[in-house]
Amino acid sequence: MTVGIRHDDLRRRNRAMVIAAVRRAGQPSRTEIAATTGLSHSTISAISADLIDEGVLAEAKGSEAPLAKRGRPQVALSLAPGAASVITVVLSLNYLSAALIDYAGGVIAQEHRRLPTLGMAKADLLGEMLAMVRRLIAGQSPSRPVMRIVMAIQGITDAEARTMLWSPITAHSDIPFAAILEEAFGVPTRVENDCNMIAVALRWHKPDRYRQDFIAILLSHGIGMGMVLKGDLFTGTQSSGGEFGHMIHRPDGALCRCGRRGCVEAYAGNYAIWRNARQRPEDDVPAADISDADMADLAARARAHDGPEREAFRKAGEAIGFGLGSLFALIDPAPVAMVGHGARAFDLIEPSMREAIAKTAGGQHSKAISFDTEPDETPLIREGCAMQALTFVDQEILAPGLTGPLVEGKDVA
Amino acid sequence: MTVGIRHDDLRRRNRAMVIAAVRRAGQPSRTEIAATTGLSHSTISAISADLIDEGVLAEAKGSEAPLAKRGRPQVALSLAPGAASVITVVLSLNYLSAALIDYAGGVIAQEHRRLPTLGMAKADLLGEMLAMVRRLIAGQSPSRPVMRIVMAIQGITDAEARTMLWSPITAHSDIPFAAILEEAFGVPTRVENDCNMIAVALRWHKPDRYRQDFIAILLSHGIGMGMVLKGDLFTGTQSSGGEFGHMIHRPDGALCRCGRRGCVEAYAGNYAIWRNARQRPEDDVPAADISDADMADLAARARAHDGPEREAFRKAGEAIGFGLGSLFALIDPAPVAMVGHGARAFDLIEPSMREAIAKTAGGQHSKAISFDTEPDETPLIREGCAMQALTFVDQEILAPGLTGPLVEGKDVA
DNA sequence: GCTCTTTTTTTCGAGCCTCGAAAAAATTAA
DNA sequence: TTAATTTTTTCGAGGCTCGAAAAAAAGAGC
Repeated sequence: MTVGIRHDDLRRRNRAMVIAAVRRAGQPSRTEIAATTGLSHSTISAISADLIDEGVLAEAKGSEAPLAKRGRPQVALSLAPGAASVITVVLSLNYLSAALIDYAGGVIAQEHRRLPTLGMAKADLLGEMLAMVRRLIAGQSPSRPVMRIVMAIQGITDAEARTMLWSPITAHSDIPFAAILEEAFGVPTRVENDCNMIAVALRWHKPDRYRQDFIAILLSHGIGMGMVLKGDLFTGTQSSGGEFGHMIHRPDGALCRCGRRGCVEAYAGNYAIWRNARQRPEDDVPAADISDADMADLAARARAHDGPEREAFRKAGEAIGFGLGSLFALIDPAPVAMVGHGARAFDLIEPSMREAIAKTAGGQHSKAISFDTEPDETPLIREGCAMQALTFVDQEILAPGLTGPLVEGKDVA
Repeated sequence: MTVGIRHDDLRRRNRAMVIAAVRRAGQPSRTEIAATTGLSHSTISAISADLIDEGVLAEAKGSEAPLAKRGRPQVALSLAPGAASVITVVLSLNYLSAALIDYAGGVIAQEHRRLPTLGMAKADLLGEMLAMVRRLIAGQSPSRPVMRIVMAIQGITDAEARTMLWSPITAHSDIPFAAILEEAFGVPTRVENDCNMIAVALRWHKPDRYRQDFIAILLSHGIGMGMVLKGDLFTGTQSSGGEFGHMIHRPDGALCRCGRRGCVEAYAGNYAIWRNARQRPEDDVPAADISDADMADLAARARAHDGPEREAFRKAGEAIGFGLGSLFALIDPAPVAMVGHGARAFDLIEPSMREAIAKTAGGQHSKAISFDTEPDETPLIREGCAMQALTFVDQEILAPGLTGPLVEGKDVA
């Protein structure tokens, strides 16, 4: 059951609340923080004084417009970039990247490289990743310790975010990335699903549109989803969950990359669109990878004339539409972000998708369903990882510290 | 954003925690409460003394087995039945019932009656309901005020649990039941989906099996679902949500009672099984109601020989199986309770259901999927309403009270 | 039957935390 | 230069939880 609130938890939580308010608002004054948190001015004053002493927050002097108003001017508070740093690692099909991020969310350094992930030995893949992270940590001054690593991977992770259970980008499965990275660098680590990180990023990036409830669908070689419900990132009971692409569109239907039949992805993934456009049978083994250029080419031909290419995109839209209809039957309609290179062809899939949604129970509030496209997923995944990592630092490391957070951080590392 | 914790919230929350611990454990001693809540013995002692003074808790003397142990014997605490009372109202197809429940969860009085809900005028339906509730309240001593009403209805309610948006049991829609009952009796009221209340009841009833994550599927005229994820009742973003029965099984498939095509319910609801068993076309208009006896008859014939009846149940299992497969793709596998009269035919639907699940991505952890049947849904719905209502009383009414909860309750009423 | 041991519950003072009110600080308007 | 205004800090009051010690209420042993 939920545990009672101890007296010392109170300060810890309110400290975390103040840090969160600053992270969200950017450069709020103490008065603004008091307003958003509902705490009294005296409390905010005390807590922010502590946090400034500890080097977590800083008074952002002279940066903001003076905003000539009568009365004592507000002093903007901001996160001290040097309070900590985190590392993000993103592993996708044939692509590995990592970045070192300061406490305020700024990128200190980053690296990326193309790798043949599908064919690589496990040890080589891990070696490349560990070397990249090691280089980033080496370039870091010891006064700003790395306090968290968040890795995003295209694939399914366990609910505790410690292990990649399965991924389409490699033949290997059950790789305990979190344990491996913790072993190597002594830094608390999580492995997350890439689409979940996209959802986290969208909330920070466009809080007006993506706030309490929304869905991010990644249209790429496969179909992924990240979802925020009631303000919280949705995850499965035992894994990262949200495998929208593997909901069943047509029982016993087209062959999916996962080996089963009739999944949404088997109609809407790049390989499925490719297969249909080429008028190959539905149980043809999915192609391993199709370049963005080839997909753009397909889309161009679909736009040019009514033929098998256009029909392939129509079928993709239909599969996504019925899938969304089933999803909306469960969670009700919510704003949708179509993310990734496939979103560039959204004009081709939208009509049949909307038609399909209208045929479902979830389509009844169809006015609440709005679509937006984000063609480039890579920066979103990194941002999501960064915010996820920094939020952990905020809540778990900085807040409970009595002797100062940095000391504790060093102990861990 | 989340609001900061004020100093006075602390006591309120910890009081609520103690009450919740007593409600869950039944008759715990102060020491047990201290252990489960993590609060100190002194705090538990102070809080429980207050709550006993206020008449919320009572020392349950001599009731429990003395349990001959060395040392001062533990004093069992229990909820004082007279601290408050709540009313439950359950409205299903052709059936209305209501009950008066004491603070400890015991039934003080109840009433039920059969009504032709499908054909009734809205005013008559409301009149019957209000009269029934009025009689229950009239029989109640004023020292034990009714502090909450929770109504369960077969159908969709809004996310705030105030209005029935749509229901298969009546032609009328958008009935603001909560406002109507609050207007009539001055008691805070919620309208909930019946399957959601079943899920709430199962968690209290069989906490070993139904704890953090589980699914309750109601097999009846239609197909309903209640789901608990990560310990919380799952609801939609704008409505009660969880309309499993209206996920799409076969695009453009059989005609559903909701007017659309291909829903799970259009294959697995009583009317769908009936339609298939009679070998009627799939777009035949769904029958309004089919008696339990008729369905039992169909099941008997299906068990007796391989014919259209058996095929009808097979198709129902297939629809539920693929539906669960899609659901599991989103949330991962979880224990399932098959509830309602239709669960008596679970032997007929289970084989094709498991076969279908095995064909889906969600079926990969199929060992984690276990099924249980609860043939009688009516008492579960009432229990769920009662626990929902009492939990609200615990958290919102009793906890913040300074002058004692009953005074506040009277003010409200 | 009396004392000792054990376990539960209560009491009491210490230490924090938040709050409101008042004071101090920092700026514009007149 | 003074007054007005707004933000931030200071300070004492009141509450809450905690740990330690005391009190209470039984069984165990002789």
